[in-house]
Amino acid sequence: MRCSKSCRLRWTNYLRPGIKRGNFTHQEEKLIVHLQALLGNRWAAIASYMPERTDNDIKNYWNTHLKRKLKKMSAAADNGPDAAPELKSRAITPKGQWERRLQTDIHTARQALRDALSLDSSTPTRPQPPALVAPFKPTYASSAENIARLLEGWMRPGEGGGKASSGSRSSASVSAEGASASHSGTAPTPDGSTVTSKTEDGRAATAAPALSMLENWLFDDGMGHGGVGLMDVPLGDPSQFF
DNA sequence: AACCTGCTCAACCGCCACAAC
DNA sequence: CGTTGTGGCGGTTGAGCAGGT
Repeated sequence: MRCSKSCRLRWTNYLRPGIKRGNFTHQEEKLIVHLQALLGNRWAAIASYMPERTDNDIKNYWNTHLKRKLKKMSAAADNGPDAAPELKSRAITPKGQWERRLQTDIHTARQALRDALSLDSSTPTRPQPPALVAPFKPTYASSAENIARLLEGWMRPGEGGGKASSGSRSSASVSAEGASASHSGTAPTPDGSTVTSKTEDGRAATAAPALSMLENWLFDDGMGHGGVGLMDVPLGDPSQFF
């Protein structure tokens, strides 16, 4: 009564030895949020950084817990009595706007990463008009490696750290959606320094740091493992990755 | 005890890419 | 080069459960 597909699913998501089920740690939560921001809903790619977790598990956890948690946090940021001025300003903004802003922040982070990864390319560096730039499609191997570097020090020892998912086609490309959109890469850092990155016309763009509740949540003890946190890496300076 | 509601998570579905023919 | 089979993925569903009324 079972097809091969169904059996495979059962094996990979349930029977396979070495998988951990339930009880996501705070650390794992944050890693998922980070990776989701970087990779989008590419659960298989995200799961490749968490060998003990299945993509289905991570997807479920995102859909049932984290989505709601982030939503709650955004609501708290809107209404919190002792919210920071930045948050207070958000409180008077319609929720939809805040969500759009969050999306913009995520897009910005992705763009910065994309910029960083693009240095992998051996293609000529001659600048091209944005409209003529081919969609960015790095191989997963290269992107996984680079993302693993971003995650160095963030993950606990022994948690993998760049296990490339071999032969995973869907994982093979970090999405280039929105790659042609106008973009300026800025990202806040935990220490409050301003991150600068290039806009599409090559000019440097800067932005004052503004930590949201969500960002604070991501930054707090997640970086407390003595290593360099993901967000400690100035995304706007991709040259240091390589 | 019966009913309702919300949550969790394994399983299903449709789509896509690739290999074999 | 087109067709078919298969594997892998992300999105979605629904059965089962717990807690509340």
